[in-house]
Amino acid sequence: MPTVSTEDYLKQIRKLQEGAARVSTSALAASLGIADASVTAMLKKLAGQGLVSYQPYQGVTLTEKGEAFALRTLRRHRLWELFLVRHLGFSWDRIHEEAERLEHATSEALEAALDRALGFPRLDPHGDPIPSHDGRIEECTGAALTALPTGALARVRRVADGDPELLRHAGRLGVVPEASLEVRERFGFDGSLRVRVGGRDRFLSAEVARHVFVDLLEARDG
Amino acid sequence: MPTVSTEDYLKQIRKLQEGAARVSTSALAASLGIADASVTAMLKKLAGQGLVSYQPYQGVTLTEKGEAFALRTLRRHRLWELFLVRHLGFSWDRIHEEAERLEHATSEALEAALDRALGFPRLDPHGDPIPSHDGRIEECTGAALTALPTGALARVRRVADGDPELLRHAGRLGVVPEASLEVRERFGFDGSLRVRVGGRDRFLSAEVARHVFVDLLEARDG
DNA sequence: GCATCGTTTTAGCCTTGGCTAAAAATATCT
DNA sequence: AGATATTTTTAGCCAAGGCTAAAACGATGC
Repeated sequence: MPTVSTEDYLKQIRKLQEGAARVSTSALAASLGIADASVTAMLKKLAGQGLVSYQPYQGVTLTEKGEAFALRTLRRHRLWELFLVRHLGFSWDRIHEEAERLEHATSEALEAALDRALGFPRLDPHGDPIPSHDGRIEECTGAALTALPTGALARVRRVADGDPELLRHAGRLGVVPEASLEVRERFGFDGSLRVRVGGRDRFLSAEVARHVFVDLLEARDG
Repeated sequence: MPTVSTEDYLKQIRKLQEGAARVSTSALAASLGIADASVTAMLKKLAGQGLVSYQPYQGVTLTEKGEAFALRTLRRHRLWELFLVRHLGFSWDRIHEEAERLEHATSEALEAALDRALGFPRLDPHGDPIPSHDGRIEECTGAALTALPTGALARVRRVADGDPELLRHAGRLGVVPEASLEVRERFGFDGSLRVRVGGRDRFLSAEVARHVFVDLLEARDG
């Protein structure tokens, strides 16, 4: 069985691997908040267990086995996030750190029980896809809100997980998955937006908009 | 914050302390499945943190601080056990090992959310009392089923947590907390019983009966 | 009161997963 | 290409929690 550290490394490597083919030691170290040298040592161990393929000075990639473990952890994480919101009354900005601990304390049986209790969900509260039990995961579709033209109608699909402050803020504005919105005005100088959402006009900074992904419903030029 | 090991040690010391004033190194080691020498080393550490009072060769006792941590862990354990049964469809013989992991991954906020979702319960699925948030715990009352005279009517209060096989067996027979039963016949040679429970006559070995505690409703001699 | 026996501690070692500082490899700039 | 800058690895260290084998302690029997 993988240790907590192992699960964290694999999950993080997978995350960084999206986009880049190989993950550098320093990028991984920075994102885990661990010294570069410690990461080098750990990568050798993971390589020895066949979880990553590691070439000194060339970064790492997950092996199939490593990817399976990474997805298993991610699945447990996202099931817990949804469970905390639906069944335990947590707000979506506080679930990440809870899930971060619970994911490592979850047996196969518990994972299955969560899945069942939630009705075999496909998305977590941030709109991120929950990997299936057999390690399949949907692509994150959706356009960045920043890319929408004025007048566009769209449905929020995903608010990128990350800063709790940002999530709390977006939540208060009604910018949550499934919400419909319309781009009312774009401010070129700083990339911020005015949008119509939940019957109200709201201002979104570029910082916020960058984390919001939407499905375009109608692109009506204004 | 205490580590997983620390929580396990404190919980176990508290358990062994019921009855005996001081807990010996070897008793603790045996019940934790850890070598005596390792336990000695750990006790010194715990003493250094003010969690136990430890006199070489004289065993340990929990300090008030240590007791508080032990009860906190026990509270989380029992809240999880009940939650797993009530909200996740687990049967009571499989919850111990799950709770054993989850208790260490539970924040203050999660503990409170579980408590609320369960309606501030006082007993876990085995009938054991759940410590309150401020560290109070009810005495385990109830007479051993083995001590009941023939003809006695009683209500099951508690089935001692332990062997999953025993729990599964008791559960199948309907010997669960809140169940009413009547002692029909006692077999002196091996201490086993015939009882009426759930409209049926059941045979309970002494081994099972020893783990069942009841409130006496009526002692009618037969 | 001394020898013996069981319990407990000490001594020395291991693995995991961290750290810093220094050395080596790769990348970049002119 | 050569010097310099950046990245990565190596070397050596630490704390937590385990282990075994040997020594010390405390209790018991005679």
